Amino acid sequence: MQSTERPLNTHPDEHGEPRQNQLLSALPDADWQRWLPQLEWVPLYAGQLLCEYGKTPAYAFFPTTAIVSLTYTTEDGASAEFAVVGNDGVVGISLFMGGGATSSQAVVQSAGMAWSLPAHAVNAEVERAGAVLTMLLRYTQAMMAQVAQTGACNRHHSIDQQLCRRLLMGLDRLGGDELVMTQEAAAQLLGVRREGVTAAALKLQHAGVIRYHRGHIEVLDRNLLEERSCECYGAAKREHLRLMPKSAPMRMWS
Amino acid sequence: MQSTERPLNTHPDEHGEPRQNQLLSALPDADWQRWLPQLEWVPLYAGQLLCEYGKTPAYAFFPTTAIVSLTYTTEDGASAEFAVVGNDGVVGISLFMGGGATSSQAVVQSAGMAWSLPAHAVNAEVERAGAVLTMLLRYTQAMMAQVAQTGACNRHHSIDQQLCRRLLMGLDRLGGDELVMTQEAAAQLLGVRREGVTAAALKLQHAGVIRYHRGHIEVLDRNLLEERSCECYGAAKREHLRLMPKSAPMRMWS
DNA sequence: GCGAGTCTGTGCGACAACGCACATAGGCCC
DNA sequence: GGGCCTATGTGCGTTGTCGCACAGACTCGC
Repeated sequence: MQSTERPLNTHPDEHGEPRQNQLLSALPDADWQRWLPQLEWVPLYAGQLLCEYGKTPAYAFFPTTAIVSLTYTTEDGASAEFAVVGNDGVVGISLFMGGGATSSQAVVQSAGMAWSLPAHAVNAEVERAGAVLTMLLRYTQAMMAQVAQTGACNRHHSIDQQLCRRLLMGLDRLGGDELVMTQEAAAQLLGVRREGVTAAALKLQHAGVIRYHRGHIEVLDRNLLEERSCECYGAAKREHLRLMPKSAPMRMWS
Repeated sequence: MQSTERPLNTHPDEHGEPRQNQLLSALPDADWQRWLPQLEWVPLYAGQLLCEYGKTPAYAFFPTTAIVSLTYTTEDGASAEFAVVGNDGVVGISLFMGGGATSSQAVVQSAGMAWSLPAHAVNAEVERAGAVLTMLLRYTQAMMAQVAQTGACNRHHSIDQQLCRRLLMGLDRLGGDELVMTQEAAAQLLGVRREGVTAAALKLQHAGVIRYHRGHIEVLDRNLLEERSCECYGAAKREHLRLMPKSAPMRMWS
């Protein structure tokens, strides 16, 4: 697990994690100073439930190296992931939307680190109505686009295509060329059978695109992966970039 | 068409439409007074495009008797509806989320009337950060829940179930027991073949649940329809009620 | 190094939905 | 009333995914 390699440091200013969260790094200085005392640097473990169905989460999480899946589970236990949150976003938008609880779950999909912020601090930003709220709203719109698109993807694209899409989404949020995800886990996220993922993964492997081995996926040729993916990957990425431009001011790390 | 039966009156205070938009009716008086001069009472025609892919809409629409579909279209022309907006909501949430354009379309699915509000008026509410913003945020959360759920529904539920769900969602937003929707249109919304809808509709007809006739659907037994629908209908409705309680103050109509 | 648990690969019948072609039938207009 | 368009019903072969059963293969702990 990646997370256990790092010291558990809860003082945000005592270390210099290089790959930070994009939302946090885009914060204006004044807002950052206000948040600093309340931010905590926490490890997220694979499988950890950050937000349970029907409950109001106590914290928002800004992942840096962790990846979190937002999933919906039907009454008969079937599930589907409708959004992925990594260092590009935040888990807990329901906090500033006012409804508190959500009808979905947030599960840590890939272990790593994140910044946590107490719910009341998030709430306060709505009344402040400043740059932070603007940023959160924009992020929400990007997420809405992603969710809508994932829905259409579920309808129209094959398991093969969707697996490629999901692998790429994971890659983007991790950096590097290796993902930690069993076929069983991928099946849960896509809402399909494990055997279906096995078949799709084998095709990719035979084509020299990936190498799968007991929960570890090594991406050998990212370009091929993009070719075999459905349009949804590119479209979601473009929309995210449009709404959350990287030109935001980079934060200085003490 | 329902819309053509009504006079085209653009002065909101000169008529007394009984079935109003729930969001507008929940507006505090002060906000209502501020909006009043900018609101327009407009007819929406079936098929009308309220929000085109990639463009920033000029108005937000608060439907009263109209129903609007938010749909996503894939590169190869396949489409899927991911949310339905009637007198329970507003079309154009991207306006206050800051991104302007959306990656989806808003199409009038069932003709009727709506209030329109210029984009800049919506924008102004974000900076005001008052009750209106709170309301819009809550509505956004309800919509997010609906979109996520529709995605999972696409994955796991049969055409039969989804048709029932969609009919019920239409009924709720129209009142009465008749829907105007061809099987072709329903197929587009669900993202399936027209023949698939025909088959599903026939089952319902033989069971005495509905009567289908050239674009007109009469619901004979709503309870049966709910029984045959997937859980998604009820879940979305519950979530909407939780987030947008009806206990809001009713507006007085001059 | 042996057993238990986990992860991946495989085979096969079932079924839902698809793509296509075409038949019927209601409504509208000249 | 005849022609045209739109909406609905039907048949049939194909494909993608499912459900289940089970076999190998790797890993970890004792």
